[in-house]
Amino acid sequence: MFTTPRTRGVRHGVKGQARREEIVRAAIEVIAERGYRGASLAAVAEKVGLTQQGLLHYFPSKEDLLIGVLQLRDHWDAGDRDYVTDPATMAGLEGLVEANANRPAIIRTFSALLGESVTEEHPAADYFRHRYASVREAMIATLRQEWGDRLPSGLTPEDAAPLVIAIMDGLQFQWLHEPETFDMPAAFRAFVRLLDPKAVE
Amino acid sequence: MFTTPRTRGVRHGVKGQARREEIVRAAIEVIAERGYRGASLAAVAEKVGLTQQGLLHYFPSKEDLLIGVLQLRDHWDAGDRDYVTDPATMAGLEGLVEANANRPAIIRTFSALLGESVTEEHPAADYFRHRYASVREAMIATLRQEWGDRLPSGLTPEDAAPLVIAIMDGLQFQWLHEPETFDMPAAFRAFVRLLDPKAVE
DNA sequence: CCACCGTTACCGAGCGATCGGTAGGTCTTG
DNA sequence: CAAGACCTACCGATCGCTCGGTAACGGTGG
Repeated sequence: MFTTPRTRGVRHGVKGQARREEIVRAAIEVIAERGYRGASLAAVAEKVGLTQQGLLHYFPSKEDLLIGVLQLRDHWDAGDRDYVTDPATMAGLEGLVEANANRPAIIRTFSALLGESVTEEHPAADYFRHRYASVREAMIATLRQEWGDRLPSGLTPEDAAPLVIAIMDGLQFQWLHEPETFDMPAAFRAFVRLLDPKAVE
Repeated sequence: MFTTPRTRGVRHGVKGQARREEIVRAAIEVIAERGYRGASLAAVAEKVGLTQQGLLHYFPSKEDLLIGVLQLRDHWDAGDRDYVTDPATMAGLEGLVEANANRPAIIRTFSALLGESVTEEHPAADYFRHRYASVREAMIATLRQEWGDRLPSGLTPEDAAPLVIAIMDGLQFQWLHEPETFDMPAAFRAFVRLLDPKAVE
């Protein structure tokens, strides 16, 4: 799954690959708790029963570990979305938001990373810039497929796509701050109703 | 302006107050560059021509400095919004977003803080939770004043308020990642058009 | 089958830098 | 002359990372 399965000159076999993914999952958890800057390699290592130096064997630097985290997310995005109905439709998007509401750790991780990434020279800044570009593209296609060149409100898919993304990002922050009382899926459905008032039944 | 103008037992006079605000402004800049965790007291101190220990004279701990930053924002929110038309209307909100598009440093600071604040035990977590609560209240009042108990789309002000806030937060992240090409005010206006399609002229 | 050997998978020790914070001083100012 | 406004000196902790190992694993030739 990792495009370049080599670190520090050492190539990792299948077993090493599994270990790497285990480490990345631990890193995701630690970043959810402390953010990227606050996440120490030692804390990640401890979660998988390694010393910090042992971890460095798999990811030669902290930034490389972050890249691993980002790549794993890309991998998820690209492949297995069995847990959610096809997101390339509006109903699919609602399902995605609903699924997200059950994965607070991952959402927390990437919300924290998104926040950090606006600071200068953050190693994830490029990732999010490119991600926004590609996600907007995909969203435009989804909207066009759903409604054609004009949404019921009169907006073009190009106009609406950034709004859908902004809503999803923004709702996550409100939800993360009040996970028990804030109904993120319901709020998102309300937004979809905004996009197409006639769809109310 | 600061509710408790005493630190470490020392009370600060008017001159000290001015120095404190100067320090807070410097802190806002540094946080915009490195985030809260990445912001070092030494970096903030240097910006105002102090040593790190000299800064500690005004703010006895890093967290106290953060509180100062948060209080200054509250102070701004409460008072002088001469730079923007009354935000308690939809047109006012559009003006606010436009104004924000001209203050990248502050927006960057608070977007970074918002992101960090979703991590565990972050000192700004409570601030954002309470802020969301009060901002939502204010937004509900604004929406109700503008449209009454039902928006043109059929949504209640209670349903729509979190969406407006999410849009504002979410658009900021997209804008911060592409300040030159992403037209945040235009995107927000598109959203307002979503809220009231008839208002298109 | 087994001896050999390179690769993989780690760990102990430690380094230099930086961090937030303390203790205690000196100069200045009202 | 007290209090405010600093600074020097320092501390313990933590950070990412390097160096230099050792031990297990796995393919390969005899």
